[in-house]
Amino acid sequence: MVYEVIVDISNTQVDKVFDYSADFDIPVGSRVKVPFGNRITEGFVTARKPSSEHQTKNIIKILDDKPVLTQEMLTLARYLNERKNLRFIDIIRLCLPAKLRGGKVKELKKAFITLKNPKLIESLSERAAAQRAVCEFLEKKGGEYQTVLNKKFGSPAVKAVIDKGIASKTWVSQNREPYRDIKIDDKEIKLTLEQRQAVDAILAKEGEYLLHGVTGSGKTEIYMRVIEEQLKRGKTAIMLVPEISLTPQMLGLFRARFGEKVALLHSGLSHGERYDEWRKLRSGQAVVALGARSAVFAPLENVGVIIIDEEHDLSYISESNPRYITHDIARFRMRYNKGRLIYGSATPSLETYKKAKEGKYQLITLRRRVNEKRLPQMDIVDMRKEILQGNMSIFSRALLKELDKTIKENSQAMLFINRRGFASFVRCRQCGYIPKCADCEVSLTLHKEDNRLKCHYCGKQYHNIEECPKCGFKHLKEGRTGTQKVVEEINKLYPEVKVLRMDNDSVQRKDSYVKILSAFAEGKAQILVGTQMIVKGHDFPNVTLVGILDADLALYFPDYRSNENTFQLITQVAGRAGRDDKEGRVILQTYNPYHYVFRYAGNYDYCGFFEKESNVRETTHFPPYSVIARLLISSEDEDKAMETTRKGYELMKELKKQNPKEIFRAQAMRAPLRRIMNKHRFQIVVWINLEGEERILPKIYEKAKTLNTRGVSAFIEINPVQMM
DNA sequence: AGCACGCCGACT
DNA sequence: GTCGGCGTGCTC
Repeated sequence: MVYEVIVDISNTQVDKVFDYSADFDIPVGSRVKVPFGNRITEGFVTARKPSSEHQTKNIIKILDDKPVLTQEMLTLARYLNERKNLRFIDIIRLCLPAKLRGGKVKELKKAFITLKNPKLIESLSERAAAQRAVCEFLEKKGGEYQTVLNKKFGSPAVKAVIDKGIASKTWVSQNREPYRDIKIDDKEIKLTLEQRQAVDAILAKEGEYLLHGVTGSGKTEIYMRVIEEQLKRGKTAIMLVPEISLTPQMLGLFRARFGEKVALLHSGLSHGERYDEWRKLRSGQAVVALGARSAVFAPLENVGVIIIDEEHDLSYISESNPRYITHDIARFRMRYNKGRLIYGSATPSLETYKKAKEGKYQLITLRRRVNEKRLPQMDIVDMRKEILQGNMSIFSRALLKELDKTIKENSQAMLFINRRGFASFVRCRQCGYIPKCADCEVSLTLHKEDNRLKCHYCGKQYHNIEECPKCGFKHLKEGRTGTQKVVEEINKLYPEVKVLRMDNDSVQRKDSYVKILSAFAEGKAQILVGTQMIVKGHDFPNVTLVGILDADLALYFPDYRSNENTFQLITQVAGRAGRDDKEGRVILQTYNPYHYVFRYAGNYDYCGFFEKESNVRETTHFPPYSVIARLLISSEDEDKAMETTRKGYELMKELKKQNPKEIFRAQAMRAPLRRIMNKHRFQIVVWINLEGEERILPKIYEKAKTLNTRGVSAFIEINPVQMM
C-alpha cells in the first residue's frame, strides 16, 4: 500500500505530499518516521492509495498507537492550505502539542521516594544532618516526591540517601493539573427570560449566532447552558476567550460546572501540561476545551458548539506564522460537524455585526443586564480646556475630584492608559530631533528605571542623551505619559494610597499578571494603573471609578480599525466601574471631545456607532466593504527589496488590468516602519472589492510566491491589523 | 529545512 | 593544481 505523507519540515518547497510504501497497515492521521533525502524525518500520513507514479521509499515505523490527527484536522489543513495560503504542516503543528513532535513523547512521571532500609539510618555520620532530616521526614510521611524533598532538604542530601540505599525511587505516572487549586464557585443560576430565549434559539438548530449583549447581560451562563445541552446530546464543545481574559474566575466557573470534563489550552501552559491537556481531549476523557485562540484546534471529535467570546478581540487574529483568523477555523469546524458557532460580544466587530444584519448569522440581542443595573455614567472631559485654564497636570479636575471621593469612600479606582514605559520618546525642544534606532528607524522609548533608550521593535538599547546631538540644546522634553508617570503623579498627590501598576513591563513573568489582579481584587491597593490588559473581563466589585487618561491615543494607531478599537476599548473599560451594588463613574479625558467615537461610546450606543462607522468604511472603501491585501517585502539589501517591490508592483498592476472591476486600487510604497531588524521594508497594497475576494486572492498568493528569492522575503497579509 | 552539486577565487 | 565560498535545485 502507498501512503501520502507530509513531512514535518516547515518550508513551502516541501509542503506537499510525498508517496511512501509500507507492507503493514497504517491508519490515516498517524505520525510516522520516514527517510527523506539523505536523512530521517517525521511526517504525517494524510491518505492512502494503491500505487504511486513515483519511485517510493518505505515508511520506517509508526510513532503512536493511535493516529494523532483526525480526518477533520487533515481536511481542515487542506482547506487552509488551498484557500488561505497557509502551509499544511503549520496547521498540523497547531493541532499537536510540541511534545508530539521530534519524537520526544514523554509520559509525565515523577520520582517518588520511599524508605527502603530504615535500619541504615543509624549508619549515617553524625554530621549528615540534612540526610537524617530527609529520612525522618520520610519515616513520618511514608513517602514524598523527589522534587518536594529537593526543595526542602537540598538535592545532594536526597541523592545521598538514595545512593546509600536507604531510600528508593519509583517513577509514578501522573497527570499534571494546571490551576488545580482554583476555588470552585457555582451558584445555582436562574436564567432570565432573555437568556432562556437565547439558549433555546441556539439549541434549536445548527448555524452561526451573534450574541450581542452589554457587559453583565449574562452571556457566560448562556454559553454554559448550550454546552451542557450539547454534551447531553453526546457532542463536545470548545470555548474560546481572548488570551489574557482566561482568568481563574472563568476557569473556576467551568470546572465547577463541568468538572474533569474540561481541559485547558493556552500559551501559559508548560509543554508537559499542554501535552496532558491535549491527550485528555484526544482520548475523550475531556470533552470541553477551554482556551485562547489556539484552542480552536482542540483535538476533539464531534464538536457540537464552538464559542468565541469577546469576538471582536484582536487576539483572535494570529499575527505570526501561520497567520490565521480564529473565526475561519471555527466556521470550518462547525460546518464540518454540523454544530453551532456562537460569537459573543458587547461590541461586535464591524464585520461580524454586518454579517449578522445581512442575515448570515442569526442575531440575538440581550438588552438587559442580569442585575438590572444601569451602566455607569460617563463624563467626557475636554483636556484642551484644562490646559487653557492652567491645569497642566495629566489629571483633569473632574478626575481628581472623583479620585478624592473614591479614596474617601474607601472604594477602588482603575486608571487606564494606552502606552507602556515612562515616556514614549525624547525630543529636543529646540530643533525637534528625536533619537531613533539605528537598525529600525523607529523612535526610541525612554525607560526610566535604567535611564536607557530602548527600541521596542528589536530590543536594542542606547544611553539616554543629555543634550541634543544635532544642535547641542540642553533642554530635552520627554514625550507622552506612560503608566509609570501616572503612578508617580498619584504617589505625589496621595502618598498614603497604595497603587498597583500593570503593563507589559510589570507582567514579564508568567503568573505576575494573575498576582497583580488578585492583589487588587483583594483590596491590597486602592488604585490600579494599567494598559489594555486591565480591561478584559475581570470582576472587581469594589471599583467605582474608571479614569481613561488618554482616550485619543488609540485613535491614532495606523489601522483602519482604530475608531472601532477605541469604541470597544472605552466600552470595555467603562464596564469595569460599579459592577456590584455600587454606582459607578467613568471619566474620559480627551483632546477631541466631539469625535463621534466618544459621543457614541459615552452613551453606550453600539448601534449608532455601527451605522456611523459602517458609513465611513463604505465611503472610504475599507473592510468590511472591501478586502485589503498587503504584500510586505523586506530585505537587508535595500536595492534588492526595491527591485522586488518594483517587480511585484508590475505583477499587481497587470492583475488589476485583467480584473479592473475586482481590483480597484494598487499602490507600492515604503512600509510605515521603513526598517526593522536591519531589514528594509516595502509594501504593495491591493484593494479588492468583496465580489472579487474569492477569485483574486489565490492569484495574488500565487504571484507573491514568485517574489520570494534569496535574501528577500515577501508575504501577504489580508486586512492587516496594523500597517507598520 | 538540510544537503549535494557545481562553478569561480586565493592558497599550500 | 586544490580548498572552500555560497547560488541552485531536490527531497517520494
